[in-house]
Amino acid sequence: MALQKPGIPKGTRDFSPAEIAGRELIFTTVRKIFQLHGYKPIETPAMESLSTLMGKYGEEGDRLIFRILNSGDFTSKVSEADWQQRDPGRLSAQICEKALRYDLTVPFARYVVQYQNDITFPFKRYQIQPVWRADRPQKGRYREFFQCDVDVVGSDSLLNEAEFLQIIDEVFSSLGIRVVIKFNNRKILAGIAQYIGFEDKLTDITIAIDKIEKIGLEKVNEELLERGLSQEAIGKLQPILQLSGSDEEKLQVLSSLLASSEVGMNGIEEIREVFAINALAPTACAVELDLTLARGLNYYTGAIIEVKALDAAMGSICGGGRYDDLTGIFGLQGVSGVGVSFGADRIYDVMKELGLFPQELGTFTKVLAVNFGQRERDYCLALLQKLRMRGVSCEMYPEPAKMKKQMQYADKNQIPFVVLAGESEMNQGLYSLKNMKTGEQLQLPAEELIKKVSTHI
RNA sequence: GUGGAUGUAGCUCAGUAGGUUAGAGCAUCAGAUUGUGGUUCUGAGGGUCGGGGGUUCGAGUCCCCUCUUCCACCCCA
Repeated sequence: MALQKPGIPKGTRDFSPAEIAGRELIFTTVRKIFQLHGYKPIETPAMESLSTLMGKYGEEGDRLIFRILNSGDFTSKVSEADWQQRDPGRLSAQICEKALRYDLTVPFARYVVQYQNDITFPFKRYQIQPVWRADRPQKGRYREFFQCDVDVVGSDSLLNEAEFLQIIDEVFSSLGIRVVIKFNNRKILAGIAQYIGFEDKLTDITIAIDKIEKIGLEKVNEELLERGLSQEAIGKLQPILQLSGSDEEKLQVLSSLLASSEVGMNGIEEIREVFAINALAPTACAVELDLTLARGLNYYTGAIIEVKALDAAMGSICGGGRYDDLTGIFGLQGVSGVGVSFGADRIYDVMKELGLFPQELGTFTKVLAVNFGQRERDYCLALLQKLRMRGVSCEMYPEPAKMKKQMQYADKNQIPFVVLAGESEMNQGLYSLKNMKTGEQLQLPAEELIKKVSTHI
């Protein structure tokens, strides 16, 4: 076989032990907090039926779904005419039955509908698994990445929205990341579209609003014109685009402008209520109303949430919202869901950049026993056995190699303690314990050594 | 999907107007030092110059294609 250059697909990564340690810290943190709020774990397969995924994420999303080619002779089912037509959408639907999941929310909706008779509603679940997107990789953008989703389905209560603000706050403060939570409501955006008389242009309007900070008011107006809005509608939009002041001031202006729009007023009410609940036990991080927060997956219908790190240039590290009709697509009507998704990989990148990972993360083994030969080795093996029974990670260097080599092994692996036992220790029934950080070394009997090592951890 | 940059040893990079056997630091391994690491000294291994094609007597260096990584747009975690 020809020599192959080792490598992995674009946008994917290998993780070293130290990186795993950092990721585990993130996973265990979110898992603990999710469980503290009563959420239960589920998992779903890496692949779903292509039809489950298609059409749920908008046109752009469909393009970014990784398809899985059917096994066997996938060509046989395609008609000659379809081959000739070369329509990618039509063809792929015929030769790909499966696809890698694009997010965790849609598979969750599928799960809820599929097991609706076994589920007690409201159903609170969390799910920590990788997802795949055929996007062009960039900083903080991968083709394989982990999402940590928490959702509740079967409850319309705005208490849920408020709870997610709490969860977000708890996660990021435990991790030591300073963040701001941006909050908005799709219903307000719908109200705005209604108010200016272009309900069908909701997407164009939201995209424009989203861009205002980036390209400025004038360019946004130009773009709106290009997208087919009338001059009059753009005029009516101006006070909204130029909204300023506190959240309450913004809401006041909006409620006078949108007075005639039922959805709009509804959205304003919802935001007020969530803010009111949040005020009972305010989050440490800022929560701000942000009308420019217009993006969000197609299926969001109410609240939209996005979290940004204050001290690092990174896209959103957590996002979510309410979706009223996602299970409806799979045949279960009248079940509303809300949830957020933490982007583990982006959170990792932010923490790395900010140096937020504790130094000890690189430590796996706590004690290394130096191997001086068979008799000494066996003498130490008994001690290691006892250490493990006390939950102390320890290992014996497998070869009677040179001392320097064994010490280097301990050093490189950030092992904090080394046990040495040779002729003199064995004669006294003792072990020498060396603290690699301080260099301090004492001779101790097994029990004392174990006590010393385990209290140190 | 659109536009722009990038690519030389495991890593960070040199490499002069195209001209013999492509260099450095760090890392790795070995020795100095057969019961003491992180410092030091000595030595060694390691490169089809991302891949393919072309121009040329001659290409790491110039041209084209492709891949990778990065940046912007789009979109998003």
